[in-house]
Amino acid sequence: MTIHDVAKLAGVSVATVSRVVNENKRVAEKTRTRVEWAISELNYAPSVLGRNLRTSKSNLLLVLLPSISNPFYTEIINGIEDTAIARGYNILLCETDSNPKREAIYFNLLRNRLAEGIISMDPSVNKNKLLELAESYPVVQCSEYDTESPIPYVTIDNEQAAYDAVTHLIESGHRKIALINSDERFLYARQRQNGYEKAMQKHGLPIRDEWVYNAEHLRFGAGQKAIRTLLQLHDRPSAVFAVSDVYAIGALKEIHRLGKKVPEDIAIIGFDKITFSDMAFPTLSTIAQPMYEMGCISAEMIMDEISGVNVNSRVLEHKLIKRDST
Amino acid sequence: MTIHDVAKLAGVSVATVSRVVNENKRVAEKTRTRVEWAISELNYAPSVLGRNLRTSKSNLLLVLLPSISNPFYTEIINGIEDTAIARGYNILLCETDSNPKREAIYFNLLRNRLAEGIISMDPSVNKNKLLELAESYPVVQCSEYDTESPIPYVTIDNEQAAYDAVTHLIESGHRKIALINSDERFLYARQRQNGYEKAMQKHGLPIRDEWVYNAEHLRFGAGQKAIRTLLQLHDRPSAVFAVSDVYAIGALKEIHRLGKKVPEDIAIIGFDKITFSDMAFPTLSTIAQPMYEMGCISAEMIMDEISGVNVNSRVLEHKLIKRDST
DNA sequence: ACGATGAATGAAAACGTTTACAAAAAGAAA
DNA sequence: TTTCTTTTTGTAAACGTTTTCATTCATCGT
Repeated sequence: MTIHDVAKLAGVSVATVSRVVNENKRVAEKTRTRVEWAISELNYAPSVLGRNLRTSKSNLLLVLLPSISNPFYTEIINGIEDTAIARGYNILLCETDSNPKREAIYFNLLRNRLAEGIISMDPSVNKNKLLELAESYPVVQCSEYDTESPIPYVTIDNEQAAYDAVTHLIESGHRKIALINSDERFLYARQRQNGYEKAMQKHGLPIRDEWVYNAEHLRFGAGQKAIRTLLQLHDRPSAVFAVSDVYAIGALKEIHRLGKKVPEDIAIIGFDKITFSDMAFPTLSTIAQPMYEMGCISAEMIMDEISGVNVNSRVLEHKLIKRDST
Repeated sequence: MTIHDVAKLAGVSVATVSRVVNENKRVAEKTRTRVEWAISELNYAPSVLGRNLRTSKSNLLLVLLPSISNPFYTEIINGIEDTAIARGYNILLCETDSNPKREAIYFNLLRNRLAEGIISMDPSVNKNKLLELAESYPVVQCSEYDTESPIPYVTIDNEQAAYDAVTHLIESGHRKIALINSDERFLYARQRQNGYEKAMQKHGLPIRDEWVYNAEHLRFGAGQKAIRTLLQLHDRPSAVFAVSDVYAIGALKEIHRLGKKVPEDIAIIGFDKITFSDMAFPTLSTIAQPMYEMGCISAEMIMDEISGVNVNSRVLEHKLIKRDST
């Protein structure tokens, strides 16, 4: 089952077999067919290990993400995968759970040359470690990025997108608008909060601390808890901007459970346009991110980087989707 | 950055460095510290490639799944990943899109010894190819399996589960019950249809061909389309059993859009208990599969197989979850 | 002081490829 | 035929590890 067995059976040298396998021109038709016969006879497939060791090419890409459960990431992954496969690469999906120990394992996979590059979507990744890694290996950031590092990224204009979302609420007549945000160590969280604040200020509306809620994890339950807190306030908001559809959908459900109506009693707008946002009741207004495209572009970028081509960061377009929840 | 560099810097042989790295007892304290110093000095990490070539161990598991977008799979993956990591393995997530060409690529990854085993969740996988692969390499099937092959699997009793779901509808007073099924080349689809038919027969209820709808893909839209078709029937069903929460949620949405009420006008029960099912309106009754556990067990099984331990197939418990849609 | 014992270390082979270089074979031109 | 090209093939080194076996070096009992 090694190249030697094939060579012996075909009565040629290993070099010739290797040439046949790698479709080198320099091999006579007659020998080629005999080798090909031997290969299929023995059901031989070259060892990636041996090959990689020699060529240091694994055709593997690392994709780092905090959690596979968030539909936002799955769409991006689809884009990455399609693009990578088209260029002969496969992806190694790595869920970090925002756990630095796991991150370290995956980083080593790159340093060990098991993979040729990393696409990082993990916001909580150790900035310095990533930067250090990027000095020696191809790294691309997707969605989440480090403002002052030179690592290329692909993202949207989070601040503007949040501004647009909140402006939409204001234009629908709302003046008391709450924010359900995620952890502020995420860059997107800070950027979207900025957008929220700018929109409010621009229209002369007050920002009240109690209207800004920070959720602890990215699950529906966090959205439910958030809205319960907000609805208990003495001075209740009439609309909510949630930085993730997941929060928004949780909120939607909870409001309904409490016997209130969306958008009459309280309006909600989310962020991401995950597929489920259209299945919620009522359908969720949201900011669409071009997730599939983000995946495609980051895959292109990392593969370009690997092959030595220079790449530039990209900021893609978002889009306001007006549906029934506002 | 190779073991040789470390050896030179530490003034020892490569063998000694290897021993230190692999935590072999047989190395004097003094040398050990010097080697460790050299390692951190050079920021050395052993090459997986070189190591694997020598030991033919990659500590990588292949996970084959048709689509990453289905939340059903993501939960299983969580289980696999946690278990694998705990035993020092990493997983290579492979989305096949039910494309035989992609499957072939991933199978080769195994034959190439890049991965040590496969957990296949892909129902449409080429049975013969998989069987052939299983003769030489560790393979485990999760959720979907081949009835007559000897490849071990972990699953639930789909027929019984479907039987339970339909019986629940019958006991709620329904007599005209439709089935939204997926493609019949999936084993689970056939098994659940059997369960549906058995339950109907058991209670002396008629099974009408037009009440059995086969969806073409596993997205919300397919559920919406299905229910539209069913509602247009002359003799309309009063309840629907969908073999996937995804269909059920699509149906729920569409019924609501058409101005009808669940469960008054039509009751719905799904399958899987994906996290969304609790966010739908109304909340979806469903059959809970122990997805996380299925993932854990299949990971244990494949790692056992790899280390030569004999494994047995497992059939896990399901559970009927009664919520507002029935 | 002297083997005998056991612990620590090193030299070198092996894993399965690719590829530079050398060698051989085949054709072409004389 | 002979010589020169060109094409095809083979040999062997290299990639970065692990591990067997041999060797060196302490330690200890006598």
